Order: sequence, then C-alpha cells, then structure tokens
Amino acid sequence: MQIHHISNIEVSVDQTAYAMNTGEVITVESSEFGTLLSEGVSILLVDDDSICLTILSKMLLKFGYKVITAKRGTDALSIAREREEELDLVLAEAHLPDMDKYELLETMGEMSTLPVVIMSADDSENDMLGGLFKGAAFYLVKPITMNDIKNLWQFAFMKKTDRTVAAEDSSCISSDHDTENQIFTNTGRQSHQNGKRKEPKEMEEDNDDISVLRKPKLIWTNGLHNRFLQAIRVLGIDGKVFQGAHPKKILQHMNVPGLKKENISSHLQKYRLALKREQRIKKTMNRDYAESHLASYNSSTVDIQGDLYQNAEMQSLTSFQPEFGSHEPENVSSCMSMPFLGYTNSLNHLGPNCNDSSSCKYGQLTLLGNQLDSTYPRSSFTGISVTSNGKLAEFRPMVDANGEDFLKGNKVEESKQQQQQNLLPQNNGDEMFDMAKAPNQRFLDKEFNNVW
DNA sequence: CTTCTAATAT
DNA sequence: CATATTAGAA
Repeated sequence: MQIHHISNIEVSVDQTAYAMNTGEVITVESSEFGTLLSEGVSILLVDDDSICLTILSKMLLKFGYKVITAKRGTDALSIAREREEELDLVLAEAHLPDMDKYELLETMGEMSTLPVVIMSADDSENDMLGGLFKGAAFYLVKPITMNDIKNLWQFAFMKKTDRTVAAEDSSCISSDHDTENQIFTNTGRQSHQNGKRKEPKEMEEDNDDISVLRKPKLIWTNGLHNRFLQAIRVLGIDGKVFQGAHPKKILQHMNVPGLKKENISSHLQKYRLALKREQRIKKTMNRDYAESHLASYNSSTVDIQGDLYQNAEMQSLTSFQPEFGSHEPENVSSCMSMPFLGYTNSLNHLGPNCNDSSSCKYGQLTLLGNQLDSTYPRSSFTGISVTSNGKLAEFRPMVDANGEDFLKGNKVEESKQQQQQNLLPQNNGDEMFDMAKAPNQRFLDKEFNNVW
C-alpha cells in the first residue's frame, strides 16, 4: 500500500483518506456508496500538482464521479470549451501556474455555464469571498476531505437540469416552459409574474379562465434559502449595523430571476425571527449541555446523505439555520472575527437539515418508513439571462424549482412518488437544492413574544 | 427613497 | 404553516 503525503492529506491510494489535521479517517468501501448521487457526475479536475491530481481523482472516482483532469488553466479552459456538454462541474485549484483563480473563473464564466468549485489551502476570507464573488460555486479549503468530495455533486446542479431526469421531467413540466422559473406556486393556473400585479381594486369572483391574477407564491426551497444565506454571509448579516446590507443587495447577489425585493424582505423577516429565537434559546440553556443540538444547526449547505442517519430522533429546536449565531459575549473569540464563513463546514458536516417528513425522501434509513413527502422538487433550468452586471459577480442564476401541482395531478408525479416509496433512495440527481419546501419549520419551543 | 417591524391577509 | 401585503416609523 503506497502512501502519498500531500499538503495535509495522507492518502493511501486504495481505500482510505486521512486528514492529518483532523485525525479523521474515512474508509471507503465500494458497497457503501452504491447509491450515491454523485454517481455519474462528470468533473473536470484542475490542479498542477500531479500527486494532488492523482489523489483527488481517486477520491472522486470512489464516489462514482467521472473525472477528466487538466494541469493548466488553459488546458482546463479548452477542455471545458470543447466538452462542456459532457461535464457537470469544474473543480480547480486556486493557484495554477498559468493563471489565477480569478482569471479562470472569469473566463470559464464567459464561455460556459459550468459551475466551478475552487479549492485552495488558503482559507483567508478574502480569498474565499473573492472566489465566490467571482462566480465560484463554492470554495473548498484543502485538505479536501472525503466528505467534501462526497457532497461535491451538489454543485453540479447549479448548471442545469440533469439529463437523467430530463426524461421524466419533460412530461410534467410541459405546462409552462418559458424563460420564467418555476419557483412560484400558482394557486390556480399559471399567471404572469412580470406584470406588476397590484390591483386590489375590484375582485371579480370567478375568473378561472386564462390569466388568473393570483399572486404567485414563492416557495423557499432549501436551495433558495441557501442562496439567501450565502448572500447574507457575504453581505454581512446585520444589515442594520453596517450600511451595506439588505434586501436590495441580497436580491442582487442572489441573482434569482423572478425574485422580488418583497420576497426577500419577507423571508428576511422570518429569518431574523428565527435567529432571535435561537439566540434566546442559547441564552436560556447556555453552555450547559446539549449544545450539540444547536450546534448542528448552522450550516447552510444542503447535505443529503450526510446525516440523515442521525436525525431520526433528534428533535431539533430550531429550524432555521442561524448560522453564525451568537454575538454572545461568550464565544467572542470564535465568532468575533468573522461571523460568517461556514463555507468550509457546510460541506463537511451538516446539521440534520432535513428531518421531519422531508427527510424521508432521501432517507433510506429513516425509520418512519414511507410517509413520503409528496413534494417532489424538481429542477428545471431557468434560462434566465444572466444579468451580467458589472457589479460584483453574484451567484449563478438560480437553478431551482419545485414543481408541484397537486391540482393538475401529474400522473407522472405520482408514479414517481410511488417509486420513491418502494424503491427507496435512488439517485435522482435533481435533489440538489430543493429538498422540498420548508424542511422543518417547527419551533417547538415556547413562544416568547417579547413585547417590545 | 429604502428598510424595518408588526399586524394582518391569504 | 409559510409567505404576502400593508402601514407606519426610522
């Protein structure tokens, strides 16, 4: 068994990856990953270090990814250009001999829609934020762990609808396939969102015809929420404190097509409430014990396989993911420097982001068995123009959706559900973001309406 | 003019 | 329940 030492990673080329700094050892057994969603996702791996390249390749392959490698930025670009169709994601080292990450991101962004995940040993904020602002889908800090790799596939879906799912989708989505997104749920029929709907004037009782001017309701899928969190992280959570902050900018940075300021305001409002609540809880049962629960709740990434096994009974208190919590006098040290930046973590460990019903979807291990959540999120590509604003780069256009028409009852939809129930997991690539709407919005705790 | 907050509607 | 909408204060 040969062992390579690179960076901080010690990897035996066969089965085990060992991160020296964490002491974490992950053993990979082929059987264990049979149903991973990463299966078949094609990745363009870019790193000038041969050994890194080798090791990362192996790690990727372990999870079923398809890997294409490149050592130079220029090579990567040309490969991406020529074979974009067969690629799903670019994983590139930040420091390449022939070009830096910004150049790579920029160029890549101009010529393709491939999501780019940057990796680097440098975990300084500037670097990370810089990369993200330049359009990186994510920023991984080396040493890359098996968990990082395991979750990597998620970013692939920032590109477009997965082909494997395309087939079944076609039949359901049909209804409306314009450039508009499917983020909205329409109470009745499809309606136009662009038209400024604000005519509370006369309310004709029955108008079930064409354009029902029903207000589209935005569903905050996890994907959206994650974007939201990202934006917030970047901008700074407390808009108030610092000038820089909120609804408008969040909107800009999220760069989600049909999103409106109001949506964000509303969500923000809710989010803040959740934060408060969490803070309060923390205070209440401060550092006593059982903080593990809270701790688990702050990552933003949508993890899936990650922790489902653990949540079974975990009754989490909060539901939102307050992220950088506490500006508590206590944890000053840790949070002070920079409240946000859960980046690295987000991929690695994840709170039981999905417990409750929605979790069942992914949870093959869920004891509850089948009460499948009917919501079957789906992704559809939002062909929205990428508002190429000169400003700071934002995130890529949201590729989200959720199509759920209970009304029309899509046969397909149903069958799909059934399949789910019976077949268990399955690799539906499109799980990515939307793990159903409202994952778990339960505030079990007492409500303390702080009159104020 | 934008945002925050609370209240209230859907 | 989650989100929208509105109103008035900042």
